[in-house]
Amino acid sequence: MSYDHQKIEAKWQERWESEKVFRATEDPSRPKFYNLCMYPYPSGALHQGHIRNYTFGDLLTRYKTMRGFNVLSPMGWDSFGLPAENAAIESGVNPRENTEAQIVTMTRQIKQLGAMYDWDRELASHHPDYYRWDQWLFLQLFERGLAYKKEAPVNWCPKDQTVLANEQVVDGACERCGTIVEKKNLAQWFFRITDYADRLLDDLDQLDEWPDRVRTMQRNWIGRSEGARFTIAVAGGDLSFEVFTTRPDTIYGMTFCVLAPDHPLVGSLIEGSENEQEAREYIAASASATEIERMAEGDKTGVFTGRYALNPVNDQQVPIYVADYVLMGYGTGAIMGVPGQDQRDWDFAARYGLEIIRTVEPPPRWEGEAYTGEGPTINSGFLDGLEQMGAKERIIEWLEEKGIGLGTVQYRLRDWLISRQRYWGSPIPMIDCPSCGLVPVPEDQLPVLLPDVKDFAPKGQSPLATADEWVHTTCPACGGGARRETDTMDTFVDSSWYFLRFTDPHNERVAFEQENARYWMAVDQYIGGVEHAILHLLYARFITKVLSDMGLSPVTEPFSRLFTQGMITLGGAKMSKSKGNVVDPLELFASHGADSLRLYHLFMGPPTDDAAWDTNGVEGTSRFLDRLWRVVTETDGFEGPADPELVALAHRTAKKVTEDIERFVFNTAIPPLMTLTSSLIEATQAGIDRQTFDQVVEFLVKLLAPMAPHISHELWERTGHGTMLANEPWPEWDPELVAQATVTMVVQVNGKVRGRVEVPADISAEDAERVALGLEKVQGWVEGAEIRKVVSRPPNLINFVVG
RNA sequence: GCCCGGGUGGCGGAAUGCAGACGCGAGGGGCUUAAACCCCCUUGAGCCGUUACGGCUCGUGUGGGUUCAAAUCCCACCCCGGGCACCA
Repeated sequence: MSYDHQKIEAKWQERWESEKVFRATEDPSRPKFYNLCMYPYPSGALHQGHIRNYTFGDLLTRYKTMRGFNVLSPMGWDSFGLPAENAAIESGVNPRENTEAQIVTMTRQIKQLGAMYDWDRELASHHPDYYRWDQWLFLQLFERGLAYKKEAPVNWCPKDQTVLANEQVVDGACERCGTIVEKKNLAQWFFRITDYADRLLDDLDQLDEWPDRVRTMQRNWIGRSEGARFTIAVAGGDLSFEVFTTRPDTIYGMTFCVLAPDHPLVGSLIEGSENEQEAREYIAASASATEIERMAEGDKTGVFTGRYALNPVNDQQVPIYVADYVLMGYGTGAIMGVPGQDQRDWDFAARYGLEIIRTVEPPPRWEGEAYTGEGPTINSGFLDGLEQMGAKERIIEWLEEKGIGLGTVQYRLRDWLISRQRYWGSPIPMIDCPSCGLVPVPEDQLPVLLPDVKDFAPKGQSPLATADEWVHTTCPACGGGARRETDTMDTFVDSSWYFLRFTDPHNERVAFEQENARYWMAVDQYIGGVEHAILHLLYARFITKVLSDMGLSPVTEPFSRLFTQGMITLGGAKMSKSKGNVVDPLELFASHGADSLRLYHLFMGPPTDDAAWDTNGVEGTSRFLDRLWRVVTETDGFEGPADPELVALAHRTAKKVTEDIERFVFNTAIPPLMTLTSSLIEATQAGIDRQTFDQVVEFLVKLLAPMAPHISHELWERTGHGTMLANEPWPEWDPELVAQATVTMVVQVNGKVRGRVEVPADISAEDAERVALGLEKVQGWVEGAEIRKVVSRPPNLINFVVG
């Protein structure tokens, strides 16, 4: 008989909630643990990715609670965003009502998983008492010069008359109507994250409990490179342009220059040139291609402008090209082409028959194309013989002396565009006054409430612009008529500080009280999908640093330890609604129960890796829990002897499970629990005494409590305990019982296993050798041959090398 | 094209000096009037032996290398997945 999971799970969910077992209160006498899963977008239903995330998080909440930590594990909603707005456009449903209904549904489902949160701290970013502080945050950045407005292009669908997110642009066309997307310039708000580029980069070194993979991605995203900027004159006239290079030491190898197609100088360069027509066609073609298309195309194409540039070091004339492998958005939008030392330049030079000069001596027998490694500088006048670093320093000095350039640092990171021409977001608290200009809304007038609008259909401007009464306001500075900003904020702004709000979620006076933030921050464990490895995590780090500079955040880094989980696949593809390969968690709650599902998620593979879904696996973990249920509830008549070996196994299991949880590797924590259960079943069939049984069951139930909490709590109660298992201490193991008196030593001859023998755990090398050579089978392999070497690793292994 | 991961039985995976733990699936058997549930046995490939559930060889994408010893470390290549803003 399998246990009645429906009834038991409902019973314990009700008790945990009504007894507020996981409510967190500030208590300086206990060590704190702030455990946070990335707050979800309320999409309407839990999917397996959520289940995986909250199973890991809840395991940790429960484990750390049993280890005596004061655990804060809050839950909230990233409830502004595009899907609710799209639903409003398509079916007219009100975004607020729709979102709130979805939150109700998902809350119920999270509770069905048995995942415990301090629901008293629940927050949702679409609530005015939350986004009021988004607006406050915006004003702080504005005051510090970290928020500014400038023109920037957006994706514009001319047919739908609306701005599109990158996600809504598919192959250069509007995903809804297929119209080719255009670029359109709009004045938009930015956060000056580039001011923090160096600190965001340097502080990655402190984050030694983050995955290296994520740190590498952030490092590459910020993309600091040291090099030089200098001016290159165009031959025959007074035009010039600036280039940036990381390899100024290779300047003598410059055999051409390239400008980006949208470089402002291009028009005047090609005007009247013999190649003008061809160049214009090329530029027009590259403007219509999306960046992705340009990337996908392997070949580097370009067109000669008909003009020449002068190399500042030797006045050599080199041709100037326009090519779309150079981007206006990075550096100066112009480069010096050095094919000898750069593979992309090599490819370009090879295609257009341009000269190639090596300025770095490659190693002997070098057969590659561009050589990007170290070596002595050659063919380079006064730089000859210098190594890369020395040559760089020397040429930068020279450029600076001549006043045509300077050593500089270039970042790949761009400022954060936070304006969205959308309804369902936090309104930007600014007012545009015809006489005073851009005026911030005074803090005491926050929140700027999101107005109700009737029609969400796009009409060429932000839906907020249609709320006439809301838009027309008075200027806080001069009292004259003025207009409100109608853009809303990127939802990444909401999520860049919510972890701070969780420390003091209901405060109406300030965003969060210092004392609370000091107690709880930083987040000790942050858990979420790797898709947030760059943007969300970088923005949260940036805002935390800004708040720290303001003296408000007690930490400069928000997340001490980061865990990124793998995604769930089925049939070789990511499980997703659009692919139609989802397995609904609700059905599994009903058929097998939350505990079986949780256990399967923990068991199915390493938490960091993608995992292939197999519903049969839930069957397996469910069978395991059934076996445990039966042995605990159905065993009677304890006439047998004590079983110290079984008790020792329980202690060893406790050690292994604890170590695996600490390492965040859950899939290997479960087999020992299965083995211990099987051993207990065998032992009860043979007959054991009550004390052995009780001891082993206590270990099992407690070790399983964070993984399969419902059945564990029920068994704890049924074995005569009146306490709440969640608050019981984590089991301690006895080191003496864990230590094994004897171990199996492997005996190898020439690296092949030829025998095994039980030996004392503290055996000496000499004794190990004697025992091993005493084995009949081993003798067969070594006799008649000379033992040339003995590699002894007592007590686990010994290897005889014979020949 | 560039960057980051990863290739182990029929499948998910375990193993950092014993390859295949644990689970799934498959095959066989038991229980049952029957089925489900449950329980037991077998399950990388090939071979030898069967008095011995004993032994031998091969085997972790491919080819090399280092080592007493390589799934694990190094080099080259192939394939799969993910990311991308051709970042000078």
